[in-house]
Amino acid sequence: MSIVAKTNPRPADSQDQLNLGRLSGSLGFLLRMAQIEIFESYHSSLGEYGLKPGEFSVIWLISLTPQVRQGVIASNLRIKPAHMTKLIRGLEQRGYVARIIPDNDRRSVLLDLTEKGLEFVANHQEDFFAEYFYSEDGLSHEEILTLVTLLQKFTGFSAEKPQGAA
Amino acid sequence: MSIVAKTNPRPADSQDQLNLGRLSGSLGFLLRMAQIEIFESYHSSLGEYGLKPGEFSVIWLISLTPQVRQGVIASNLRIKPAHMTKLIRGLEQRGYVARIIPDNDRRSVLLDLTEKGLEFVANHQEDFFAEYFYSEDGLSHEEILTLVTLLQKFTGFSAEKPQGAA
DNA sequence: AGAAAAAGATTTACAGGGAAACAATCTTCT
DNA sequence: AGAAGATTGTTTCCCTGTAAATCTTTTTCT
Repeated sequence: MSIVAKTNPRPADSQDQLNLGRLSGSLGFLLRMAQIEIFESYHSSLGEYGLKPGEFSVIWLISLTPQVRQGVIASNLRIKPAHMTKLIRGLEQRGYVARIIPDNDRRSVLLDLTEKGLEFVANHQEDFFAEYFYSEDGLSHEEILTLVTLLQKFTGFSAEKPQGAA
Repeated sequence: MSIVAKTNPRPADSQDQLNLGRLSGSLGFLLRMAQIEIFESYHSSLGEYGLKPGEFSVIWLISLTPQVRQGVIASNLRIKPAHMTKLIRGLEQRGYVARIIPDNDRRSVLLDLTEKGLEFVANHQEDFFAEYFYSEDGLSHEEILTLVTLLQKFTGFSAEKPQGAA
């Protein structure tokens, strides 16, 4: 608090930045802040495409594994089944994915990309992944790689092709 | 689940783990997965206290800076004003915080902890921060420190006491 | 085969959080 | 002093995501 006007008890520059104490070293808190940051930068540059990060992740996985079961995608992306139903329905209504009920097991739903879905992935994957990689927040490319590696280890997502169950 | 019946076309151990391709190197995706991870471990051990992470962060800040204005906390924690109103009301109704309308500026709302709030912070801060710090997910303590440091840099929250505006 | 249990997805009912409009108060300018 | 504009919170409405219950289909057990 440098200069304080006599009528204004709170100059808006002095108290605006609080001391967070130990909170600023809290992993959970920092993860949340980082996600907000990414989310904002995502929206400012990719919102126009009309697909949210979770939705893009889903069609991305379908492009890698066509005819994949909806529940398998849900568990891999940690999307709850109820939410998955709505998300897929939205993608279907907008014409990105097709739902297939196999004779094999008529409880399940297999997913495929439509032409529009395939096109979208082909045209925009670079944008989506580029958006995820870069930030203007002062991290060097090397630091970002370290960050990604640590997060992979923390979350159990290795970059390697996953092995079957033990 | 090691034995697979011959009639089952999808052993649930084979296709359950998908190849995520480039997605597993995406910062935004990994941040989301990490947050889900933390969130779950938080709930399993601290849910009983009845305060969610955001709520604890708020009363933590009030304990560090009594009589702080509600909007200042909101901007520091990146909580949207609308949500802040609800959050504070909840804390007030449960008896953790007291709202004060200063004669000074009757638009604003200053926040203080009640006795119950002070007690809660005193009794449970170790649990909350411990929960945030440690993980059973295979990261060494040193790796967690690196992760925290990188996230601080990424989000702009340094551990240092913040300086006033430039 | 037929009953019981399990698996997969959906529906419903609700909490969390956000954008935009609104209300109240304060500041500034004439 | 009084009007115009800025600031601070709140309210309203909506959208995302979750939990719990339900429905359908498949598997298992006798």
